[in-house]
Amino acid sequence: MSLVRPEDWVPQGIEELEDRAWEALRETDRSVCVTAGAGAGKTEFLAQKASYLLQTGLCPAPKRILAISFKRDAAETLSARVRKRCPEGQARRFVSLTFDAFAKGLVDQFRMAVPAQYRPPANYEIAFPTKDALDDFLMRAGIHGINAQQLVRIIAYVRIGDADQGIPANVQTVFDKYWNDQLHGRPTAYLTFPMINRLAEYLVRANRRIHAAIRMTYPVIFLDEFQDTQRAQFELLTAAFDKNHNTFTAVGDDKQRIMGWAGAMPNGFEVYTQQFDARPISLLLNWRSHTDLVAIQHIVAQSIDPNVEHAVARGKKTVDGHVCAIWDFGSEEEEIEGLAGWIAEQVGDGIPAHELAVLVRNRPELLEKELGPALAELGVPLRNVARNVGSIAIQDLLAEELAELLLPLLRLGAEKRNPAAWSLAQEQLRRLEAISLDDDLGLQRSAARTEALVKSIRAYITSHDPRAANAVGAVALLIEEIGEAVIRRVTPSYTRNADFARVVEGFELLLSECLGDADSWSQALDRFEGRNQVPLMTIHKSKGMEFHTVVFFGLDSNSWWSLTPNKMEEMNSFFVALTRAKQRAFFTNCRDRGGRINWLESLLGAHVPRIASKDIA
DNA sequence: TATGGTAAATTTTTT
DNA sequence: ATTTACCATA
Repeated sequence: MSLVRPEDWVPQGIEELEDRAWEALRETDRSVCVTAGAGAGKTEFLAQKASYLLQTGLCPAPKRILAISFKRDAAETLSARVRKRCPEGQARRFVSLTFDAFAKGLVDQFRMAVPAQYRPPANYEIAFPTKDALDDFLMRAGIHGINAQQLVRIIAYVRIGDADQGIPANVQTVFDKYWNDQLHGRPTAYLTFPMINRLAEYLVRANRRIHAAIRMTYPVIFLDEFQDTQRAQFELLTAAFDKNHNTFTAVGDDKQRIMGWAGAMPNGFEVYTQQFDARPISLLLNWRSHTDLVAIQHIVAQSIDPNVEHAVARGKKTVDGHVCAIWDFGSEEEEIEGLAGWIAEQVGDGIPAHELAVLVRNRPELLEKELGPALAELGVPLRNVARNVGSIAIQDLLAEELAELLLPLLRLGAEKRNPAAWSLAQEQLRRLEAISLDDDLGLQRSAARTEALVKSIRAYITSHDPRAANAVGAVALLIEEIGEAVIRRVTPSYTRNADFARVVEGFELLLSECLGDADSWSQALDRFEGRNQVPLMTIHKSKGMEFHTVVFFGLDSNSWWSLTPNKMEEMNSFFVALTRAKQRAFFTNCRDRGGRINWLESLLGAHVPRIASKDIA
């Protein structure tokens, strides 16, 4: 494979890279800590830097780039982006994993190097203990004086086999008792991800051979969303890598740090820059929002960080009238009716319902119960993306490998011509059979396979009306023809029967629901994917997403009791909600529900008018 | 069984 | 800030 000289390299598949991004991309001798505000194109920047390092040979074979994300979909998106930008042989050296997958990989590979007391058997399983399970353990072990929450902290923070950490004897005892219980208390050994993290940290810290191997394999490490890193995760990184052998490219935004309550470090940015002697670089462009919206976002950004630079808007404004406002309602009924009416009107004006998001701070199911029927009456479906179908949430189901495999095939079965679905289906089948792009024979075989599959499912769909009862049949047909064993072999998380069954059940349930009120299979698949439905979700879930218009429901002191000037994290939440919008962001306030948040309104000042409910249309 | 008082949870991911 | 869960008491 021929290499490009660094000075000749140009960005792949995009028009422009801002100057600051070029700086951060070309910095390869030293770590960088890139502040990428909302809409800055974080993922694209990382994909471009990966392409640069791989295509120029600055990261030469067989060395690899390790990219670490928090969520599976983020890791997958990044990996897909690099696959699109680089030849296959180079893209293979871009390893994009979640923190947990990275740690588990180390443990599975080097399990035998763990001291016997903490060594899991090869057939261990993953546990997600509930509070009840932890309480139960404390009771059985006769441990008093600490609660489940404290136990969780101990499991996450005590380092295995590190006398220097200075753990009090009683804490060490609790730690060891818990490990013993998890490993030997039942016929199967169970590990939690915090335990796997501790094992991985031990392996890279205490074993010179493993440490050297990992350090050499990955000279370059990318870290997505550094502001969400937890202490234990950071400890794993510092144990595995150091600034003499490895360069980090950490990307994130402290202003969007909303996971502190779940254990994210309060000062990730500082810790990174210091530990890895990283050069701080802030990206300036905002590709998502237009100038007027960015100006308002800047006011909030400044209140979070007084030194923040003003972002430069690259989004084009396509709407007239207010781009940001607080809507005043009297009663809660009025609020629901007013919001539903406004949304229906927007949909009538041609804005797709899935581009109009409703965000809440918490408990989306409460609003779903009220707003759902009101919208349904006006012919607009509302989708609470956190709603469970069976025992999986809709949004998680859509990100599952099974959904990515079955949906394009169902599309091809239901629609005459769909080149996009065809290439997705092909890609999925290539993945299943581990066929590489330069294996011509394999490619031919897999194309024939796809053809045959599409024929079967098309026959099923033409002979079965779009009715709820036919969902199970269609799913069963596809799984049967592709081969359940094959599907489960390539997706590690489908190894356990219960885990696979849960995804299949969720898929069948959602599909039958969508078929239930659809005129055609094609329309049902649109419903399945959320097309033309108003998405409803918490701010936390909306992180990383963008919509034409965002309506935040409940900007009042009742719904948002903790939004006070001193609670930075809540201000960050507000900022995240505000920055999801490409065109417009509105906030509802309701007199009967709770008081106004006066300090926030005076901060936003004249830029964000209050509008009485009767004037909203 | 009803009531009253107090503490805890609320926002989430992970093979 | 409000809801829910849990415990003690009548």
